[in-house]
Amino acid sequence: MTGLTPPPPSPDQGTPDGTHGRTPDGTRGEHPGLALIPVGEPPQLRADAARNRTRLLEAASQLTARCGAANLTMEAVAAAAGVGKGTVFRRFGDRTGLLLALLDHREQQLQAAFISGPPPLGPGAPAAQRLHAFGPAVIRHERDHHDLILATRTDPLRAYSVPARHLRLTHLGMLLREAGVDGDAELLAHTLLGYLDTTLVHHLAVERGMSLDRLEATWHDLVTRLGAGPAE
Amino acid sequence: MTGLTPPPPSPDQGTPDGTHGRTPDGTRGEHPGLALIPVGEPPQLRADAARNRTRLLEAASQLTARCGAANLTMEAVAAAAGVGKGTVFRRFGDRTGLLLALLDHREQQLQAAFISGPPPLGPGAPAAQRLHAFGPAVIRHERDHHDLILATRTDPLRAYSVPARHLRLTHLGMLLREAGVDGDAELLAHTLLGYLDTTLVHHLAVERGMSLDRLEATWHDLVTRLGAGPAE
DNA sequence: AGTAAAACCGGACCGAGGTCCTGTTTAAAG
DNA sequence: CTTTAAACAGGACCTCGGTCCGGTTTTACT
Repeated sequence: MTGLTPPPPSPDQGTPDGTHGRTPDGTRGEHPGLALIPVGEPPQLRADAARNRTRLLEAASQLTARCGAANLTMEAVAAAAGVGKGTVFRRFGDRTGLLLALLDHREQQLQAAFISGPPPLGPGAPAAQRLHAFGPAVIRHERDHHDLILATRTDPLRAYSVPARHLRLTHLGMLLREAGVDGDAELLAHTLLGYLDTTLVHHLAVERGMSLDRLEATWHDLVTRLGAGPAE
Repeated sequence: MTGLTPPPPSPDQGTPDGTHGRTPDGTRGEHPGLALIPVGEPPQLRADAARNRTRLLEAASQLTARCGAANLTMEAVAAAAGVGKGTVFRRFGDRTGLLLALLDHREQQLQAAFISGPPPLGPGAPAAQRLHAFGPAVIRHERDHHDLILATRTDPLRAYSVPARHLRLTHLGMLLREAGVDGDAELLAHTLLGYLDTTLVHHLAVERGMSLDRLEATWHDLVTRLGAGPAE
């Protein structure tokens, strides 16, 4: 006996597959055995656990709305949800995990927009046009949720394993290839994503007062120079 | 009386002007009233304060070398330097400030290399060639000090006000303009700098095992597409 | 040099993130 | 329906970053 405890089964930091195949109450709604995307682990939550999960997210959402994400304390969330502190950590792993779960919920709209929404952001438009539309959409989204996203970035490396980023990355890579851009599509996608990073956008737009028009103009410039023609 | 204390006079987080006009013992060595660059405040340290500053940096350097920057505790630094905890915070503001001061010391080599070193990185070579040389130099530098840099990124926004970044940014902007690249030089410089960001490089090179060759190849590709011809 | 004010040193103290252990609830097997 | 084991809830506890205040040293002025 070592005294070491195995890590918590599967604290969720957003949806592991980035597809949100989950009903609003936190349980899976997909057909058994029909996972189109490799499902990491079944987050088959027990009834009360699922109930507390939503309570916690609800409480966290209200507290962040009132005091800002930066001032959110785990104890306050636990108290507001009427559960113990350990419960919060068991469910979400750590503070960042809780914040990521909150973010994940709000990312659904954006993801739906560029995966299955109307053109030019969604499918139906040529890849070049979708690329051009992607930047402004993400910039505005990041700007709306900057406090939550920034609070998430305490662990700088975690940002890269977040499913939402993976989704954006593969999406951008696909569009680049589809638009006939030659070169290392994956690294070019990383570059474009870097330009859209919340910390950069916040620094330029909020702290330095740069206009969104200017930021978006350079996005179009970048996409054009990378080989996807200008949006006509 | 409010009970509020004014913030500490001027905790240093690296050199405020990014030029390192400082003698090894921590005092300014420049001529009085001859500041070429707007000097924020005179960090005229008292004798014992300067002595303790170097002791602290020395202790911190040894501790990070032994246990890694992530495991560096302020109390351990204070104890190793033989001073009180409050002294550390008075001098460096917070943990990030201390780490930045450590980093700042190590950045001098890189800065000297691209500001006044030999071509193609330093002056003397055409701007396009200097641009191409800049990426690999920074990537290797970041890779060598990734643990220290990553430990610095606890406050995501702070990275943008660090003098070293400012220096790189203006340097890149200057080279872009000099190379005849049209477009928003400042934002393009931000884009290029984003590609060289430590977190990205670390994620790709260390976590995902990507080769430096591949990273550098795409750097050259980026610089070329931005308008500076390929390095001949 | 003597004196007064400002700056500094040092550690006690606080808050919050994260861990661990104990008693209890839940789901599955018989 | 009973039993049994796993998973969970809850709070006490620890560590560490950051603050605050009393005692002391350094500097500036006369």
